[in-house]
Amino acid sequence: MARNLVIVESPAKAKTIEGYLGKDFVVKSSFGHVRDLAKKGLAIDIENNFSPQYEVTPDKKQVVSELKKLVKEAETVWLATDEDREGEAISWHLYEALNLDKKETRRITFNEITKPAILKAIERPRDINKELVDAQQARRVLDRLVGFELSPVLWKKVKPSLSAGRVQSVAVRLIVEREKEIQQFESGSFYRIQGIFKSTKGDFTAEYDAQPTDVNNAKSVLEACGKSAFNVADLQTKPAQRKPAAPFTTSTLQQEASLKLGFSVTRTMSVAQRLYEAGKITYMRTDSVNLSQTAIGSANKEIVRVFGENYANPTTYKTKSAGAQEAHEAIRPTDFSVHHISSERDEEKLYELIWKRTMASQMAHAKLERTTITVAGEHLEKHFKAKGEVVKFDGFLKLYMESNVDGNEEDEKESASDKLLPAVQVGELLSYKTVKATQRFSRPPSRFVEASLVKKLEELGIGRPSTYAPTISTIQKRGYVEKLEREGALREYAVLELKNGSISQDSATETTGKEKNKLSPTDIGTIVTEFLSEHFSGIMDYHFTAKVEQEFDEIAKGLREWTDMIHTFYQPFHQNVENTLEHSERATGERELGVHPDSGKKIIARMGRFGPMIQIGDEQTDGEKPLFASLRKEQSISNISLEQALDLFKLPRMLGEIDEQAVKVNNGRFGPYVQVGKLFVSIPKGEDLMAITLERATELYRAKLEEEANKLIKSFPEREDIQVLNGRWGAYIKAGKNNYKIPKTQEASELTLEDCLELIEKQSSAPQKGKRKPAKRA
DNA sequence: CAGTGAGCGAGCTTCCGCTTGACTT
Repeated sequence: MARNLVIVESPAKAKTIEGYLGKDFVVKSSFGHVRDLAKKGLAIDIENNFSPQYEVTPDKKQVVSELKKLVKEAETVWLATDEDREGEAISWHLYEALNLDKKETRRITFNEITKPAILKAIERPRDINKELVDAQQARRVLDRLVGFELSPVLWKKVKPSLSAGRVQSVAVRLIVEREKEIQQFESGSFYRIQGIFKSTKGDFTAEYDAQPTDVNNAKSVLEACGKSAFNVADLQTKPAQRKPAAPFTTSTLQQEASLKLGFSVTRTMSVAQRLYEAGKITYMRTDSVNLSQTAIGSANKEIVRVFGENYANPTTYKTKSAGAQEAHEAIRPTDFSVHHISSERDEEKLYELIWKRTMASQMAHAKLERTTITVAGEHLEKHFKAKGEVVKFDGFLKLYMESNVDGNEEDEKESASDKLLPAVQVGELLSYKTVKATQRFSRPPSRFVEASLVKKLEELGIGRPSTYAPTISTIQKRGYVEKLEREGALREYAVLELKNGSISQDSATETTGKEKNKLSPTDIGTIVTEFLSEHFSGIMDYHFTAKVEQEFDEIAKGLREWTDMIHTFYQPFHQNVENTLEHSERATGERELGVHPDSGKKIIARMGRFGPMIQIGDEQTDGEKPLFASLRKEQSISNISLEQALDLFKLPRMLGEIDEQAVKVNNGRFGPYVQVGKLFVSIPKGEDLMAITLERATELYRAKLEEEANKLIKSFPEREDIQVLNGRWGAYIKAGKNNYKIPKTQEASELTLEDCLELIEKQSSAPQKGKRKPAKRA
């Protein structure tokens, strides 16, 4: 029988630690928090000094009862939860829930899972730090008060089932404000002038030191170039260094996995979880860039072994982000000699990323040589400059290059300057091959992707490693934010070229604004943000979390009572909730678009009971029933034009008949479509549905019919509802509205009606087993 | 692949942060 019971938070950790301790120790896990504020109601007794009502979380009942049993058998209980505010609270809740005896309980902490660290911790036990626990209670109670008082305000003033909170509401605000900046952005254009120059040692490209905004000015520069002789006015070569990035934290791992592997933050976390459980990496929810001495040692041994002595540079990193609690190490491989693992593709790729990043962090700086050639032309006001970069010693670059999550791909392309320049001499005469002036455009700020939103939240100290991914899911689930794909638009730009003494002018086109997986606010997200910002500016302040964190720190230091802090916050906050409930208008996001050209009635866009809509007229003012129309896919209250709004009332457009079937043009849930009888044909992107003629509709209809005919492999005259069709992933059976798979062993074209019925029978009776996919959104 | 846009009222929704499996769709 074990005399010592050690309780940690994570089961994988428990297994590792049990290996380090003798047979006198049994190590179990609490699976995180075991108690929380009661799920129903506020569970905070406001009248009674904010006394919290805790209960064992339903899914932890079993964990608690098992731990209770083990406690009875043990002489000493070691509470070894994480060394941070939440970890301290978990220990205290365990102490309470398990009815522990103070004399037989020890609190220990360690922030790396190594044998020496744990043995050392066992030698230095302490008591539960009640002040730190109180800081957590303040955090928990504040979040409940904010969430459970604000959300009901939204139910009354905006829409049922909405939610608000210290973290999520600010996350949505970031996206809403960014969208506003983009809408208000006015793009300007300028000319980038680049010359290709000939030297005795070879050609190189150099850029003119000014970017004229006017095409005539750009032209005069080219004209001056045409009349000029050129020479190398200056040549500078400077040594430079590049440093590796720090080891991964949760947030930087999410960013790099998003950029380099295209993973969503949820996918990154679940892959990392599997690597952690398999013992391949350390804990994946951390805000620390710190590596244990053992890890630094073995990383450097591996670097020396593989790359040689001069590539090693043991480095300790300091955490920069605000509010970091550093209960764990950085995310790193557990064994540096394992360069690759054999597993699922995702796991292999993420492991390799983690291995490279950690190794690189312990490698030598890269040594570079930056060269600038300055080219002077006799009739020019400014110089041309060519910048080149040569890697003299690659160092960590051998393994890893960090990406930039905020960056706009186009920017990166344009700023690339790792080219090699020819070895020219100062004073050397040059001639131009061509000089080009290309029209460029200033760009609006880019929309957030999941990973860049996480980065921003972390910078503001909002949210924790364990909540970044869930927060992003929540704001999408609530319908505040959606991931959109934008097609982009064609844009024309001017190109002037000087060649052989003459200047030509041409125009070219490029696609701009093409986007994928970018987060955009929905109408409801915008309305809720505006409502909350108007009435609860304190909580919507980007620095609100940082401010209350300071107060939590004071509580943790014993300088302040937690109930006192909550009281000070709650008084005005609650008053504000009451006032808002009583005095504020319903928020509908109403926006006046103008007046109807014929009737002179007011036209507004607003949120209705069933979603965003357009209303013409108002019963109150003009005594007649108003007209209504719902907004369609990809339209929103904030940016719909009067013209588009009026078009909605012209829908559906009846175009006439094809083969005696009515032809309708409309904009539906999946976008604009033509409907002929029962058949829907979507209108290709870029075509204006208001401009579709009967002829065009007929064309689209015929094409669709042909496509449908090509899909058909087989049909049965006796059962018209059953067809064998060719789909994107191969043949399948369509029966009524349902589709059924055809096993690979069967040839689709040879199926009889009986075969089909049998397959249908089999697949509809037996529940689908085998592949268990992670649950998708309902 | 729409149009709906009234009102009554029961009973429900909701927060953040710590951890993993379990539903049989």
